[in-house]
Amino acid sequence: MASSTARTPRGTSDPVRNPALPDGTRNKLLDSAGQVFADFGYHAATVREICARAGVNVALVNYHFGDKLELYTEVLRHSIGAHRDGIIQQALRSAAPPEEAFRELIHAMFQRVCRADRPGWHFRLMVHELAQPTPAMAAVIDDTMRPIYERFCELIGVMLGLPVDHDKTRLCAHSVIAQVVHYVHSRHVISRLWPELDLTAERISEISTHIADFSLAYLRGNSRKNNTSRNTRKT
Amino acid sequence: MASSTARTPRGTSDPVRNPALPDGTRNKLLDSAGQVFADFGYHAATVREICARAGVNVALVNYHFGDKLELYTEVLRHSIGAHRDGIIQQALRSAAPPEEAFRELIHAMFQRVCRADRPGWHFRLMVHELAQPTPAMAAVIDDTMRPIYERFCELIGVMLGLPVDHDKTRLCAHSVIAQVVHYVHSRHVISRLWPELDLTAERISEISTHIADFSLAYLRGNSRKNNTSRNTRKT
DNA sequence: GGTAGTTTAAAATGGATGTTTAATTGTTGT
DNA sequence: ACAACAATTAAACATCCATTTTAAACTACC
Repeated sequence: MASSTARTPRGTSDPVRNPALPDGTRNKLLDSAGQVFADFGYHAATVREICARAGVNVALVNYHFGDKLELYTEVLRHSIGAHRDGIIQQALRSAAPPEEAFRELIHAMFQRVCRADRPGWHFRLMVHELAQPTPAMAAVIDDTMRPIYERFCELIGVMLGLPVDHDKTRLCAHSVIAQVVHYVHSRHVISRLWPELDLTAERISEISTHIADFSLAYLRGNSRKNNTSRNTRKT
Repeated sequence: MASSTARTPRGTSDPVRNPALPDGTRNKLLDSAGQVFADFGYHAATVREICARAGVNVALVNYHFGDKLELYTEVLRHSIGAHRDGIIQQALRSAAPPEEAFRELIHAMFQRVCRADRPGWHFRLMVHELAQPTPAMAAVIDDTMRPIYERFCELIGVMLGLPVDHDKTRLCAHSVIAQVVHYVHSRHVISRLWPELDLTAERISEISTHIADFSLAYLRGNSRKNNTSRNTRKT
C-alpha cells in the first residue's frame, strides 16, 4: 500500500478527487483496468498490463490513484454505477404484459451478460468477487443483481398468482437467473462441453429465447392451480 | 517452472510416485494446499502459506511435487477423485424411466453440490477455476462435468424425441445444469438476495424437486411437437 | 513567455515469491 | 559402527512486480 504521505504526488490540486474528464488518461486507466481485472482478477492483474492497454506510462496509476488497490476500488465503484443506464434499465421499466416484459428482461440481461467485448466486464468482475469476495461485493450485488431479481419476482409472482416473496416465486426467479448467468459463470466449461457454440448476435438471441420458453413452460402451467396449493411443499 | 533435471531431487526412489502414506507430510501438504488454493486461488496462493499451515518447511513442496503447478494439479486430481465415487455414479447408471432418472440425477447432483459439510473446499476450487482457468481445468471438466452433461443430454433427448447432440437438447441440458450449479457458484449472491434461505437437508431436497418440476414442465410440453419443428429456430 | 498541471521515460528500490542448494537429521540394511 | 539413502531444514538465489524517484517534455491557461 502507498504510504499516506505519498498519496498526493506533486501539485496541490489533488488529481485523485478531480472528476473525470471525458477522454482523460484517468478514464482510459479505469477502462483498461476494468478489462484486466475482469480477465485476471485482482491479484493476477498487473499494473503494467493495465497501463499497456491504456497506452500510458506505468507511473500514472500511482499518480492518479495512489496504488493498485485504490484503482481497483475505484473500478468497482464505477462498475456499480455504470450499468445504471442501459438496456437493462429500459427492460426493468417495461410496461408490457407480464409474459412480454419477462421475455424483454431475459433478453436484455442475457445480451448484457454475453457481450464480452463491450463494457460487459462488469459481470466478469462479479465472478471474481464470487471467488474472492471483497468488502465491495455487497454493494455490487445490491446494485447489479437486486433490481433484476426483484423485478423477476414481481413478474413471476403475477404470472403464478403468488406474492413476490413466496418461496415458489423466489425459486422460479432463481431458476431463471441461473440460466442467464450460467453462460457467463461457466462459459469456459460450456465452451469445452460444447465447442461448436459461439455466441454470435444471432445465437445470443436464440439462447435467450430458449431460456424464456423453457421458463414460461412452467410459469404458464402453474398459473392457475396456486390457490389450491396442490403441491407437496410444507412452508 | 521447475527444470526437468531438478524434478527428482536426491535419491532414486522418486517420492512423487510413492502412494501417500496415511500421515506423511506429503498428505499434510495436499490437505493444506487444498484449503489455501480454495481460499486464494492458484495465483494468489503462496507455497509459504501452504507450508505454514502444514507446519513443514518451504522446500518440501518442491521436494515432493517438483513445483507449485504440479502440487496444484495433484490437489485437483484428488478433488476430482472425490467426485468419482459417490451418489452421482449411482444416479448416472439408473435404469429408471427417463423422467425418474432425470429427477434422480438432479437430486444426486444437487445433494453432492450443496452438502458443504463433506467436500468443503472442493467447489471453491472450482469457482476459482471458473474465474481464472488453469491448464488443469480441462481434465476437471472431462472427469466431473462431461459424464453428467452427456447423461442429461441422453435423458432430455429421449424425452424430447430429439438426438442427443441437437441444439435444443443441449440448450435444455444447460438450463438444467445451470439451475443446479447456481446454488453453489452464486451462493454468496443468493444468500444476500434471500437471507432467509438456509440449505438444510429438507430445503435441499425441496429445491432439487423444484428444479426437476421447473424443467420437466418444458420437457413434457415439448415432447410431442418436435418433428413438426413448429418453433422459429433456424439451425 | 511563464507557470503550474500533466505526461513520459527510465532507473532504482524494496518486498514477496518460487525455486535451488548445501548441510543436517533420521532411518535402514549390512 | 558404518554406509547409503530418504526426509528435512535453513539459508540463499533469482525473478517478478508494485512502488518511488528523477528528470525531461508537453499542454494548457494567464
